Amino acid sequence: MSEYIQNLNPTQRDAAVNYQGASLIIAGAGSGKTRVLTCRIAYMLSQGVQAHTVLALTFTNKAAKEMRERIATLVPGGMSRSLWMGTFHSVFARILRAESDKLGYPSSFTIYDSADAKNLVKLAIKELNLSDETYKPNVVAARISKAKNNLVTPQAYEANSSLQAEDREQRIPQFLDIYKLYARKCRENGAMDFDDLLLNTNILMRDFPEVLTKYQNQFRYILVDEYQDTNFAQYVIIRRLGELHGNVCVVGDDAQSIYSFRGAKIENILRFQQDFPGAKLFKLEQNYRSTQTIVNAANCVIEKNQRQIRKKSFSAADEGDPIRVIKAYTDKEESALLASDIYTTVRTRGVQYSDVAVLYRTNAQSRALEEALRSRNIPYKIYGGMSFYQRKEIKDMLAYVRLVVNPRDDEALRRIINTPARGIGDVTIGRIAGAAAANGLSMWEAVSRLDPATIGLAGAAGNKVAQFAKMIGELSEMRSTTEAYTLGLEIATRSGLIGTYKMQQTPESISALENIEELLNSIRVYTEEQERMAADTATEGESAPQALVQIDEWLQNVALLTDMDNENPEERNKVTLMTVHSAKGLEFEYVYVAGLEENLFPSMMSMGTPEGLEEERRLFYVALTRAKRAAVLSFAESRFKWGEMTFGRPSRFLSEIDPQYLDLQFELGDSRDSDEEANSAPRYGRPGGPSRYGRPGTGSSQDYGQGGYRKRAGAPDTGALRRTDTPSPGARFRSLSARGATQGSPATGSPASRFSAPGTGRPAARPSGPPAGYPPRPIGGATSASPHVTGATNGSDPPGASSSQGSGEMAVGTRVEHAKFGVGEIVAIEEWTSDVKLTVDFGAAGRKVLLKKFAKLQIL
DNA sequence: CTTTCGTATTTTTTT
DNA sequence: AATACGAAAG
Ligand SMILES: Nc1ncnc2c1ncn2[C@@H]1O[C@H](COP(=O)(O)OP(=O)(O)OP(=O)(O)O)[C@@H](O)[C@H]1O
Repeated sequence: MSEYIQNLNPTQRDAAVNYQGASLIIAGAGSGKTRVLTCRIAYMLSQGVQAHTVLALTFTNKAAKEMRERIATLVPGGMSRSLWMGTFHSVFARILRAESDKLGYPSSFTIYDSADAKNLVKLAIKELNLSDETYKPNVVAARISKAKNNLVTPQAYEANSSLQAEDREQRIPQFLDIYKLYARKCRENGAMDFDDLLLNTNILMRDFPEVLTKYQNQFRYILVDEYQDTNFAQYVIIRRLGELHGNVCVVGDDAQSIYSFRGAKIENILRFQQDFPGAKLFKLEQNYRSTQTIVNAANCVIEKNQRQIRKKSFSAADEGDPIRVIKAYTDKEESALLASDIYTTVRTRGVQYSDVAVLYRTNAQSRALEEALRSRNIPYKIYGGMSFYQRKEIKDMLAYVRLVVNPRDDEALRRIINTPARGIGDVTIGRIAGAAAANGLSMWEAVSRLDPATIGLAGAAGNKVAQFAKMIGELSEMRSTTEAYTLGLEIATRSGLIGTYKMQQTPESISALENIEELLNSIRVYTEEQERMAADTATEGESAPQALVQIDEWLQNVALLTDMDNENPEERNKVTLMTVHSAKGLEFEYVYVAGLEENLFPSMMSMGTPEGLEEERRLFYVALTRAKRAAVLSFAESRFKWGEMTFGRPSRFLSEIDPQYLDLQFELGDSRDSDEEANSAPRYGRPGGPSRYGRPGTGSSQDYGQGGYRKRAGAPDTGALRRTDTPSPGARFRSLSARGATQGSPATGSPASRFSAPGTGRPAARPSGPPAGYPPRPIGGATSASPHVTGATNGSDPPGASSSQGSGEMAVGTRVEHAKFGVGEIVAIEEWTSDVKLTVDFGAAGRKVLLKKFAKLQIL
């Protein structure tokens, strides 16, 4: 028997080796669930199971990539390469592209992210002449998302009177109209949003039995990690694909279900044994990750939840250090204390920075931490928040590519027709949209095919539009003959994006330029990888025709990537900063959890309901159990929020840990608000409330979907928050900002398993297109090689607002402090049109060129 | 049509 | 604090 199987404990081994039939592996954190899944796949391959018949779904692309790499080391040859492995979204996006003609989509359909979706909702609301006060785009988008996650199409929605009654009750009676229009627009644009990927997969499998059969036969073995966080749409996909052979293995931990805000249902894992009768149940009880202290402390916390499957969980590792709790007066002090502590830990414990993570509840908390780390020259990397792909310049650039690839993508056109400013305003855009609608064309088709005069685009505006159309047209024609990177560079230049950013010479524009270069670089890396893989497979067979890697292919891969999926070589040995949500499934030697305050963690938004609070508790459980050797918890008594100082008290979760596991140098105050006693002893299980998880023993739950929700007052909506950042070469992903969907509305009720057929929109444009390159490769690490950037040079002087505040005292050698980069020394000064360009050496943060006007430097 | 300035609003969490 | 949006000036 292979070594990797030998290394498993008996239960784990059982779970790995018995790969026929259905299996449910349910176990606490760190018990080796993911490892079992990995070994199981490797074992299957070693027993002769064909890799391409295995479908393994993970929670993130990164997890998939790591699992694939691990398997590659366990089995011979390139077998692991043919595994179908990825997130639900990326795997089914690939399948949808292959089958797109059946649903009337082009195979190169665009994938809209949440921001694109929100814009489209906004547009739909506007076109229906509804007020965006009543119909808040965020709320509407969240409700649409919820409907889709429950497989409720607009048609099904229309047939469902209780949903519509809910809308009326919430004073959004015309919600359905928006939903319909939104869906129509997506279809006309040849685009799917995240939720459509799952919804349309379901429609495909429901309406095309032969397609369903094909995939049922192809995927003889299905494995799902983190099953407790699947939503209804994902659940139905698994049930359908697995019902023929029942070789379905799911892995999860109900105590780690933390994504209910996007429709995840713990019930999915609880009813697995009913869905797949005879499923073998494996319970893993030993935690191999953490010290006894951490495991025991985490158990204390999770015990407080009423609704759960009770599980044993013990650690045979050392007792380990007690969990330290750090108190600070302000968020700034908290960050400073953590930064010093990290520094000391790394120094004295002989560990790497990369063994350390700081976790927090909200992205907004990262800022203070960043500043503290930076000023101490502690290297860090930050995930989530405003990721690379959400930055304006990147989204603009991607919109150009999207339009070139998919001429029906009106959303992309609207985004960039006047970016950079070319004198095409709202009025003109409105006329184009009108003409497009009147002729049943997309907006780009309208501007490129219709006579400008007939649609009222005479004069200056008409010329500008014609010029724009010509540019896109030419780029579009180059597509089939031009290699992806070259075309990307061409797009970046001819669109004028590079030129305008070059012209501006502000820190922001420099940063934007770097990001665009980085994006172009990722095209190159992707291209090279594809070519290498093509060459690999070609050596076995005959000479492969040197296929041109088109930009289409890259675009399709990029749409579902997040910053976590990029392994940048420069990002090694850095402290990790991320939200607790993003940390699920990861592990670190030392974990710091910051901001353990009432109303922050647990979040204010979630405390209204027992369910919400229990989810926060699970989230805290996840946070604690990321730590292998030690955890440190911190809170601040005051914190800036919306530019205002707010005061908080220590989180109730701190007092839920048995003090024997804590190293507490002070009295832990009461978490309760004086007038809030009732909240500290929430009553569970409302009268008639059907939703209660199976008690220990029964392991089942009757209900899912329906009921159990209470309306909450003041459902919040959210908006986007963005922070511009200054350039810092090498550090690809900058901070941040939070952005988010929200719930707000009560549940959409029954996840009707019958849902209606998609309406047919415009016929598919171009049913060509290769299946997306697979396995999906994340874009590679950026080297410092800067793509040569052509474009307008800054001959002309930018209209300079006058500058120079507090002139004088700066000279070469002056020590200054920057809000982000910390302390540095000026090494060069240069006149720059109306301002002064400073080169400052910030030590670890690097050497930066800053404009005095913007840099807000403090002279020390 | 663009830029600029003032005001209102925002923060959970993410594929 | 930072952003997005709308109004008014250029
Ligand atoms: N039998 C074993 N022997 C030694 N180490 C093990 C064993 N099983 C698991 N581990 C280690 O325990 C750690 C946790 O494993 P893994 O990530 O698979 O757990 P998990 O159950 O998926 O955790 P989580 O639910 O928190 O994501 C890993 O570092 C893994 O290498």
